Amino acid sequence: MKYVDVVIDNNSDHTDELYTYGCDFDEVKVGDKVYVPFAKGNKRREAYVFTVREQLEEPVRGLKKILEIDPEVSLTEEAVDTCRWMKRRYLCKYIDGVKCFTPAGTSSKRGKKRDPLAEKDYVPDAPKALNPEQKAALEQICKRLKEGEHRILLIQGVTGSGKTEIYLQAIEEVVNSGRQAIMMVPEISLTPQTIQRFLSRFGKERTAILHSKLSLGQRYDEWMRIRRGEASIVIGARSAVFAPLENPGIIILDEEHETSYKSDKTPKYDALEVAAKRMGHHKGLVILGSATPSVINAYRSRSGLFDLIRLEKRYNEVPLPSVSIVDMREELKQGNHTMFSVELVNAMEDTLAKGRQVILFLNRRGYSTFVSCRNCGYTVTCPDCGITMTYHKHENACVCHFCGKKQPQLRTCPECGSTYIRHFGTGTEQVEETVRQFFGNATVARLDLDTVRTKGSIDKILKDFQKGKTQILVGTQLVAKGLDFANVGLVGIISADVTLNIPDFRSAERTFQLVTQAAGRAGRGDETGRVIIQTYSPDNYAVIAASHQDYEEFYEQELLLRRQLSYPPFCDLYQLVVAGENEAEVHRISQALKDSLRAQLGDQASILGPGPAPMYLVNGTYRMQILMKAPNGKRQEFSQAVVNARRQLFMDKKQDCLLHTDINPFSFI
DNA sequence: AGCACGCCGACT
DNA sequence: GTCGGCGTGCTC
Repeated sequence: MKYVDVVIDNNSDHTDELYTYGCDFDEVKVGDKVYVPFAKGNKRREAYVFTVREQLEEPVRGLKKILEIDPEVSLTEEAVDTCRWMKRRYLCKYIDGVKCFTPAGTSSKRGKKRDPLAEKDYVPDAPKALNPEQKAALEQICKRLKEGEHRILLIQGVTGSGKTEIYLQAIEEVVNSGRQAIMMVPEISLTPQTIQRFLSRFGKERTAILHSKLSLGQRYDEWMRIRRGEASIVIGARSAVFAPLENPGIIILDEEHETSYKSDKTPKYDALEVAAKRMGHHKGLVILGSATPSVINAYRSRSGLFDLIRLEKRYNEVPLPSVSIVDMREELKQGNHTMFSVELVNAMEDTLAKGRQVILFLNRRGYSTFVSCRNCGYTVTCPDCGITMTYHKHENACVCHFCGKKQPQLRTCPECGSTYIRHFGTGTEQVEETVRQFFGNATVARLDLDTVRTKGSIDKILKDFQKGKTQILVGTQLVAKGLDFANVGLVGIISADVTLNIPDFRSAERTFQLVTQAAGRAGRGDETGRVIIQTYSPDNYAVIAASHQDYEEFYEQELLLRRQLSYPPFCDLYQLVVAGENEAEVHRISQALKDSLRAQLGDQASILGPGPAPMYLVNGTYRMQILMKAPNGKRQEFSQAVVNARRQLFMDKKQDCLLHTDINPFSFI
């Protein structure tokens, strides 16, 4: 008889360990899905084999035996290894990792076909000729492939530099060598057009699609096609990183800077980290692509940890648009109290008169507002963390969402004494309304999450705009990421301050990325376009760099700040949230958590809080937050401290408080 | 998290 | 007598 250690499919912290069973099936192997009798009633439960042994080192009391091995579903050894790693890295349970690697659905009862590509038509196409830059990039990738070692490469290529063609040819290379490939795109880009492009090149037979919008049945069938080795190219969003391939040789993350690569629900994994872990095991490559890389990965590529490949040529060689920054403080002084500067209104009239189109961009992300002085541009920031504070109406106070500090709402500006200090909250809806007032004769459409949800698809709004039916398009980042619009003469950024004032250390990075992307929508046809950036912070480095469309200028300054304040990439940021229905208990436990961390990690650890979490009271649950910075190299020590504290405070007795842990969250709200 | 065991109150 | 309330403790 053999002995196996299994993970039980039971969603509890108390059963998150390996259980030893006897096994009469000689063919059992690591990764097998099995059925076991569990607990008092010996209820039949699903489990996954993590180790197989011939002997027991010491007797196990009450040893039971495996009932059956599932003939259909199994994990690869590498997947099991990655699950172990995920438990350590994301402080989740074994089973949380296993769930990522296994399909939720079941096999079809009547052998029905559930093919998500069934109705997809495509015209086969051949690899395109590469320009010298692209060719050099592909050669670099092929060179690394031949070396047969794990490596991460960042392709920093301006919009329109032909990154996708490089991906396609790199995948072809990998597949020809008998290995498999994963192509990841952000959720928002996973459109029929994107999928078609890959189908045209590789065909339906060897391509699989894997993302959360598929039905359970479709996902199961695609998963099986991949597991059986029928599909060797997997396209999908974040969750595709777990594709059950036997020997993947390349994982590509397009638009690497997009936030959708970080999971916001348990396990809170980062698709890049998982990809690197998997490729480390298989000695394969991870390719990152972006025009505006995240500062973290730009830093890694410049410090030699990653390869850096630059693509600077646009294939259509359209001249960059002319960009101007409008100081909205001056507008106010001139008596203009509207959201439109004189320059923007004039430019809009000009553009419309020439028969060209206008995009107005406003990223009204988040629901909380910020407080700033309309006279001098002063913004209320936390005296402890330097992060923008958020206005809380019911308390009439400013609260720091980072450390929890609170201060009463100001009546006058502490900088200039003006009483024009207000909280702001303009959204795209208000912009659309105002545009209709100002430009009654023009056709206006709005593209944001609300209009996409209620009025049908993005496609219709974008198509109407593409066909010229709409003259002015108002929108959030959805318009920044849209397709090429040949006839756009003007892009107006209503307020660059919206993203700049988000309480997050990445706000400057986001602002730079969004403004750069939005500006890139202008002048994509044969005529030069124009971009107007409105802001109360015209001196901000991210705004200025974006107006120059100069990544390096932004990156240099941002990295300096990150180093000074020791933010990522110089540390890992832990967000710990204690949640429960008993307010006093939540406060007590969160303080005890901090004390425990302090005791374990000593004075050199930077631990902020506990303070009220951004959503302090949500349907009866109180939430207190602690933020902790783990300097590079200290990740393991800090994670262990959290695990110890959790065991001590959250697992002992009947505990009605929960601890949520997110390492390097993409949002603190 | 389940699930069974167990030790007290209101029913046939 | 006995059905069932949910507190307590364990799961190879």
